[in-house]
Order: sequence, then structure tokens, then C-alpha cells
Amino acid sequence: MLNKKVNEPLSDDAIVEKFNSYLKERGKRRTPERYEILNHVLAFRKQFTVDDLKQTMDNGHFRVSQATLYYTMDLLVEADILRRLSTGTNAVAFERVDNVRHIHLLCQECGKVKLVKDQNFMAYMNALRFPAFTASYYNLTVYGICNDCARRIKRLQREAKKATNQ
Amino acid sequence: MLNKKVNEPLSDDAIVEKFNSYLKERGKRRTPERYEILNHVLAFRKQFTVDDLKQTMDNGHFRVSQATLYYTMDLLVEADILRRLSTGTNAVAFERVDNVRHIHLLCQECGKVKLVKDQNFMAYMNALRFPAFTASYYNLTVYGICNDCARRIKRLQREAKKATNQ
DNA sequence: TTTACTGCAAATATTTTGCAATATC
DNA sequence: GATATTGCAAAATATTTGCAGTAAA
Repeated sequence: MLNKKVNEPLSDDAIVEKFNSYLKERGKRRTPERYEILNHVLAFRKQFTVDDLKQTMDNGHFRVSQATLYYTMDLLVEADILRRLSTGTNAVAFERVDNVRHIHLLCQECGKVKLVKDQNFMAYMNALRFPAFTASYYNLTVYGICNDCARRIKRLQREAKKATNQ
Repeated sequence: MLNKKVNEPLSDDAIVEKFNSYLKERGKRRTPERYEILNHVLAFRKQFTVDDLKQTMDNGHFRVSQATLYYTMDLLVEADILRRLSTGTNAVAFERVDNVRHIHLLCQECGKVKLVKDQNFMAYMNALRFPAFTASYYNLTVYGICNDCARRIKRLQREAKKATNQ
């Protein structure tokens, strides 16, 4: 059964509180690094890589070691705040778990991801059950091409044809 | 608009032919390595990594260099035969483009992926349209836990509790 | 014969790990 | 004070690249 909470995205504050509880319950320490990382993570609207995160933290003048970043990502995944995924590049990407409420439109040309909502789809997924499997989240990624890239490619093709004819 | 062909998975032979045409059209060479790689690729029912592929090829006693493997994966993706994706680990995974006809059930404990069919979902997706975006494929991954793992975890918890009480 | 392709080895990129110093509880 | 956590640097893993030899067209 899909967890009800998935369908009600938490506020940033609630997520911080969730992390708080997670750390307490497991006897893990609540260090400034962890909360600073979480703050920066929550500022991302879309998926991001560890490298993206590192850069925004450096810009914010809060230096954290690579090792800590990676370790904290594990915690955030385990705490059910982030989910690991990928855009098909080398680096693993992360996104907030509650992004599942959106359909991901991934342009295969420019790599950009657009998030769109579809209430019918959400309702459909919430009702869906599977044999011998308990679902908690889902991710629907649609691969294709965005209009900007489609236009650009058409233009390039026209120009290439022109050049050949001359 | 979702490409009609997506809904009619090609036979292995047809895919080889598709690769053939792709290579010819682009003036690329039809080398034994490329066809041998494609044959091994088609033997995978589910997603696989370059490393998986390398191992099965080594087992099949057909040695291909790493560089060639990676390069050929690019070709197969470009030829619209494979799609890049990820199970959330470091290595990029690939799967046949026509696997989109299935819902992916990914167990977050053991990492295994089960493919299930859902005709309603397929019909729904085929009708779906997006603003400023032309879709060609989609991937629905459901994250959760398979019954085997769920049972194993419950058992471990019971045993842990017992041990504490004693 | 031309040049795309392959394999090798080295270079990059990404992530993980061992360990000493530090900070939380 | 005990020990989980951090940062550093090195190791491990994954992927890309330069180049010389080979083979497809």
C-alpha cells in the first residue's frame, strides 16, 4: 500500500523535524554539519548531485568535507527524506521523496527535467497494488524532447540542408 | 505523442536489423564486436550494467575491450535500442527501450527489480500528452519492499527482541 | 586505400574508506 | 569521558580519452 504521507508533501520545517526524530531515535548525533546540509538540500527544487550540493554549500561559505556530504546523503535517504535516482549520467542524483507527486519530463537533448502534476495519475497510482510487493514511492519519468530543443534541431537540420544544396 | 512503436516490442531479430540500418545510415561500420555485444545485450531480460555485460561476454569467451563496450553502449542508446537508467547505485544501468511496457518494482532491500504488466496503465500513458514536450518513452519505477525481504526483516526483528528480553 | 574501429593504458570523475582529531551526548 | 562524527588523503570504482595498430568498406 502506498504510504499516505507520500501524498502530502511536508513543509521544510516538518522535514527538519523528521530528520531530527530520525537522528534521535537512532542515537545519532545532531551536528551543525547535518542540519546545514539538510538546509541546502531543501533549497533544491529539482534533483541534484553531490557535486551540485557541494558547490552551493561552498557558495554559502559553509565548508563540509566530501566524506561527510556522502555520508549525510546516506542518512537522508535512510531517513526517507531523499531518494536516489539518476538522469543517466555518471553521478547519482538525489531528490526529495515528495517529488514523487510529479511526473518527470526528461529532455534527452538538454538533460533538463520539468516536473508536471497530474491528479488523475496520482489517484491511479494510489489505488494501484502489486502482488508480493509493498510499494512506498513511485517515479514516473517520461523521456522525450522539449520544444526548445526540438525547434533548435529542426533549425540546424534546415541549415545543414541549405548548406548541402549550395 | 508517444511513439506507436514503443508499444510493439521488437523481436531480437528485428532489433538486430534496426541496429544494422542505424549503422548503415550513419556510415558506421558493422563489426563483429558490435553484433556480439548486441547479442549479449539482448539476452538480458532486465536492466544491466556495463560490468554485468562484460562478465557475460567474458563467460561467453568473446573478449571486447572496455572502451569498445562503453562506446557501443552509446551507439545502442543512440540507435534507440537501449535506454540509460539507474537503480540508484554508482554504475549506470541499461535496459531495452521496449521494457517501458512494464512497471518496474524495485525492492529497496535486495535491489532486485520485478517487471509487471498493467494494461490500464499502458493505455493511460499512451493517451497522456504534455505541454511543450514530445514524449517518446516512459519509465515507471515503484520503490518498496518485496515480500521475501519484508518477511526476513520481520524475523530478524523478532529474534532481536527475543535476544533483548533474555 | 582510406579511415573508422579496437584495444591498451593512462587520465578523469565519482564514491568509499582508514585514521587521527574533534565535538556531541 | 566515551565514542560518533568530521576532515583529510588515499583507495576503490566507474567512465572517458589519446594513440597506434587493425580491419571494414
